[in-house]
Amino acid sequence: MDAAPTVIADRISAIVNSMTRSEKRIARVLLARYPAVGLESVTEFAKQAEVSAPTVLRFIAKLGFGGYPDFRRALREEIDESQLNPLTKPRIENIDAGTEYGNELLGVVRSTLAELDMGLVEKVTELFSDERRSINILGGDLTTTVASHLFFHLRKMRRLVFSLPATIQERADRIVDLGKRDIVVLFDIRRYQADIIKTARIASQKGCTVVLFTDQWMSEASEVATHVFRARVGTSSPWDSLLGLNAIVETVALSLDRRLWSMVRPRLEVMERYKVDLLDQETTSTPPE
Amino acid sequence: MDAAPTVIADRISAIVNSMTRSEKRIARVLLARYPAVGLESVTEFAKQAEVSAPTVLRFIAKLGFGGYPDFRRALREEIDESQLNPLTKPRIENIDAGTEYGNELLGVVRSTLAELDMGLVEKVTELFSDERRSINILGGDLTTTVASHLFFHLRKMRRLVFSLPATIQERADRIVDLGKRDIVVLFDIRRYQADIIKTARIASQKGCTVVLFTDQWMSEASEVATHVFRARVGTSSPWDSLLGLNAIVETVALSLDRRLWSMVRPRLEVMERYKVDLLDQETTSTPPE
DNA sequence: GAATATATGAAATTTTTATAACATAAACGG
DNA sequence: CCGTTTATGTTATAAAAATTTCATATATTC
Repeated sequence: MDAAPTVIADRISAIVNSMTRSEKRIARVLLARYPAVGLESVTEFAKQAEVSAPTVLRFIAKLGFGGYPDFRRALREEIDESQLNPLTKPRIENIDAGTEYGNELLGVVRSTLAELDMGLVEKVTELFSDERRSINILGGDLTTTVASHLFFHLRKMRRLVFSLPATIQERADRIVDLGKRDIVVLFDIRRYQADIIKTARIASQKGCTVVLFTDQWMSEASEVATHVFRARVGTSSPWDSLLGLNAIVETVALSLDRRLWSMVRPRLEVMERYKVDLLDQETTSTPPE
Repeated sequence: MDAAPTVIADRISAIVNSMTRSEKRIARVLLARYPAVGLESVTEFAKQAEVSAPTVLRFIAKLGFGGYPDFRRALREEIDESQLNPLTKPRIENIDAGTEYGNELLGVVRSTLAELDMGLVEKVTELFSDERRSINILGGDLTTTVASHLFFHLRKMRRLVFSLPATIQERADRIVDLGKRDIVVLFDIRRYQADIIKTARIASQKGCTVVLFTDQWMSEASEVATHVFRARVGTSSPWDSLLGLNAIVETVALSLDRRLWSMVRPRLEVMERYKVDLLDQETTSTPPE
């Protein structure tokens, strides 16, 4: 009967939307510190979720447990099992009628990653690791969000990361200073943008290393690009999906993070400190009465 | 200070040779089913080790704990740390880790979509279809790119779509004008941002409809949100993945596109015409020789 | 092989925890 | 807005768990 080795957390996740206010609180606290909070006493659990103990009890009763001890026993069993096969649990996915498009999106990610050349990822990682080179990122109309995502990650890991302006005028002002040392990263998928292709040409002419993220049909910019990543973007809908591009970006970011970890970690810590300082200043800036 | 994250199991292993017969039994049972047995009651623990409860108590007292509850608390803390602290996440430095990570990303998308409540998508589509309501979008530090992605799509399909400013001051200026008619869309995943949670609270108080995109652990903003989408974000890497969130955004966008199709198509055509006009103007603006 | 020290367990006691019963508040449908 | 249903919290009670006490067993030393 209970063939599916359902993790309690998943069961909760699945029904969280049909929960009452307090129940959601309980679910949130439990999922956030799963499964540890569940192993505390009801009273403690309830306190953390800012509800009363009986509410927690009713919550776990709804999940089908015979009582709080029963619930804890189940959690302990999960811990036991997870020891034997860590994280390798097969996830049996529940198929919903409306997830046809979901399967398409999944397909976009799957084929993009399957076709992804890890050697290229390595090479670009190598390239991005060189902190003497500047990295200049530019996305198109639709892809600007993915470009920002890459920008965000690179920015956290190293210096000299910039985003090229979207307006032609400002961009021209910036391109003029680019040279052999500099890297230009472009995003261009169908409904290819002339200005991006031209930017690629100019950058290439000036000796920049050009990295292009495009779709399977490849923007014209690929003619001059040094490195080209291709993602699947097509779905049955009129809108292209950015999931594939995003997947590549995250893979590259992770690869870079692995390589630069020893430098990135201290950098992040310092950033964190500055952030706290900046926030502090904000609160103390009020003049005394 | 507590630089070494002393695992209790290791401490026990280290001194197992200087133990009495019963103590060794206890140690053996505990290590075999670590840490689950320790989370049962003393009586149960004792029974499994085939010793008496007081013997177990003396055992854990020798380990330096103030009592059995104290011991269990320590075990729970270990569970918390091992699962949630991003810095403790196992870092697999494998060469072929790229593919492995790809599978993880795929998993993020799959489980996000599997857990996606299509009824909720419907409801939010309905909500977004009402052109009398304004839509105000705000993302967090990391999620701002996904927020932009949603912004892009909604912008194409309807009027009254805005993005809320990132700076507190400007945002306050904007929030003051929001009311019952308005929709506030927020993105907040772990390392939850206080300013976003507060924005949610204020918006809710002002009678806005609040749509939240968060992770499986759910930002506190979920307490006041009208609709909550939850995505998977966790991977084995120290960085969270946005693919799940993106998948939800694209699904919502498509759903909206289907519903508003008859209005969206002409709108897009007009936009296209204006775009061409604007570009024309740009090229002809050069004064003749 | 006693005398002593140490380890262990059974039973009693104290404390904590889980739950039931009731009261109040919030949400809902007309 | 009303009455009704549902959700939540408070208080009281039962159950259980943890701990202490003390008796008994086992090992250790001379």
